[in-house]
Amino acid sequence: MPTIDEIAKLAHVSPTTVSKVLNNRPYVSQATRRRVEHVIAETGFVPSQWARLLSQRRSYILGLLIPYTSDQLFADPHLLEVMRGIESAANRYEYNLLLSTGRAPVEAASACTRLLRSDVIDGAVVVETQDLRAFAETLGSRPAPWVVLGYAPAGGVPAVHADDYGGARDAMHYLISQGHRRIGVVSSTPRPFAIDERMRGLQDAIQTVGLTLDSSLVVLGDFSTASGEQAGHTLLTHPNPPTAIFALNDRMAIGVVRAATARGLRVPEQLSVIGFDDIALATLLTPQLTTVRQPGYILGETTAETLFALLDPQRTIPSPIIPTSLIVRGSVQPPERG
Amino acid sequence: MPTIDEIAKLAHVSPTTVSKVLNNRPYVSQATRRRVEHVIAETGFVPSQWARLLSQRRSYILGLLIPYTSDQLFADPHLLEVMRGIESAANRYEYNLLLSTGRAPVEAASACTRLLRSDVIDGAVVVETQDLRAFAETLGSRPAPWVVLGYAPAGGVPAVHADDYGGARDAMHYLISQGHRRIGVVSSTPRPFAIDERMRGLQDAIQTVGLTLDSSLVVLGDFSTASGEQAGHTLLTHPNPPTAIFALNDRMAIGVVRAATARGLRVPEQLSVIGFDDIALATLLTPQLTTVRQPGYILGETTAETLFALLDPQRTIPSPIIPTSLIVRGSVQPPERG
DNA sequence: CTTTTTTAGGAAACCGCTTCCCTATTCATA
DNA sequence: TATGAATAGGGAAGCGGTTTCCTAAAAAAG
Repeated sequence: MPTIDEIAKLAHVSPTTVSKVLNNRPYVSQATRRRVEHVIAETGFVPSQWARLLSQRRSYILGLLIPYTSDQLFADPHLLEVMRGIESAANRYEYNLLLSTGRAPVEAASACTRLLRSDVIDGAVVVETQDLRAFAETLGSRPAPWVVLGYAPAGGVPAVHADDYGGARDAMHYLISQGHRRIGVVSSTPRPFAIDERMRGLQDAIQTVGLTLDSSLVVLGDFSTASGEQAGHTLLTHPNPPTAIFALNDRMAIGVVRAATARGLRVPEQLSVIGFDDIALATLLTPQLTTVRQPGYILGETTAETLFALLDPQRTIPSPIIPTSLIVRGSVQPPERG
Repeated sequence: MPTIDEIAKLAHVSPTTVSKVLNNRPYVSQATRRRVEHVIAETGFVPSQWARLLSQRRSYILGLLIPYTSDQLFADPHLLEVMRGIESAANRYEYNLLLSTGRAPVEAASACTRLLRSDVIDGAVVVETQDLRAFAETLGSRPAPWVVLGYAPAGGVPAVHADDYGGARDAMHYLISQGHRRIGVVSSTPRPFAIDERMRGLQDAIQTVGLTLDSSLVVLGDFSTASGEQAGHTLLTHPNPPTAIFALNDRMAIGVVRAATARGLRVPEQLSVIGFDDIALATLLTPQLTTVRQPGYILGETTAETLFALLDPQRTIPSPIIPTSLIVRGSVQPPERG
């Protein structure tokens, strides 16, 4: 690969002039410009990014820091949908995406820190984790700008997230309005902030109708379908089982449906199930899953837009809370008399 | 962010010595090393990657060039599985992944070319496309090493792909062994090399039993579930409809099942369906989909390993053809008499 | 026709780090 | 104790661009 100096020599000009041509700057005559462009085309010269960035201080690379193992990441349709949104926005701004997942879960944070403090990326979208607060503190002075996808650990860091509280509240209201009174909940541990919010939302919904959440009907999973299935079995063997189950994400909801089916219960006739996220799979099941839609694509897009607003203060920061909506399909109906 | 010179000044040494400390090189006394390390920790100094790479000529970044729009990419579970494999291998070698999808489909190739000729990435995995041959030619001299995921357009470029021919042949053999004689095929257009191979495989299977493929039973889709559904309707309205349908990927197979269900046909009793890929969704349907397993994760891993072998000639290049296997589940059974 | 402004182009410093090469010690060996 | 080798450390030249500043010629203004 030739260097700018060689191009300069071939075109009988100085490197300065070649640089001007490369960057479309004025004070180069038509003739000279054409000559230089010709040599560039001839040799297939592509200027070194590293060298260019060393002086320009912009890499046009965005970090996407996901403190999960790649297995976890690719198993989560919602997160993939978010990535799609981010990728799409990045493309719009001619940015490339550098994917950084955790090698080992432990190392993840330190790898992210390194990247954010280095100058490889211009900024980053960081997916919320447990120890985001500790993470924020280790960042120290003057890291690249970053935006949290989820809930911010502390003031000062912008964050974008869905209206988890409202979504869960609406879902619960819906179940109650359908006549359900014994409602099981599949929550999760470890418990990201979003799950806290959903719990808060559904509890508030219950309390406004004067009921209270039976804590023996709250079971914990880990977001996976398998854990949802297990949770389903646990709830359905309860001495006084629920007539409806609210799983705090769709994958676990699917697990619950499977558990019910395995036990010979029909959904929604004998058990209503409602999820959260609205992943594509939700429409492919029979019955189709009633769920709370959390628009991953828009979430990702908005997060990226927020980051770009940070990079270029002329742009306006979008609103950080993405509305959710209840999607009524076929997995909920009023309970059978009993 | 401090520079190496400031660190040097603070530690009362030369930049050279700081560099030695940073890179764990010898010829630095314990005392000096400790002093420098202390200053580094104190200031939170992280060396500039750009500058470092400018002299070292390695970025530890791998390009993943996917000439699809991000929508297409994230809609394809098989490709995501491949990505998971690549990402996992990259992590093992402490490489980061730079994702480059096409902004507009047309631009894709040129963006890839730019990236491959620039020095941002050390190498790239390029997903096969239609015009890969043209692409290879525009690359010109001395691009970064690259590996094709799919079939190589020309000699010299290493490529990794599944045994599409054998997989399709086995699937067809299986249908025939179950007694099917009228077999519909959902192929695709545009037609990547892999699809050609699958067509070749299934045709050979038919010919070995002395039959021939009825070309009126070959319908084209575009890999999406929707196109599969449409193809299913087309085939099932055929005056002499098939008893089994071989869809050349799982998403289209799912579409076929849907079309059949919509027309009141039961799968597999009245129509057998077989797919290709074995995506996760295949087990979640009822009936579970019989299909040809193409191990995406291993495919991705192997592709990445091939690239690393190119980057470091000491490593051995893995075998480029990944075996497929027939996964018998519930969507195929012998045809009904009559 | 002179003076000022604009245009075209180049020399050299710089971005931040690595590396080659040189010097001064210190240590092991004869 | 003299000699050679190994160790510790630093100066300066890159890496491949961009940018600042400068000069000379051409164009515009007086």
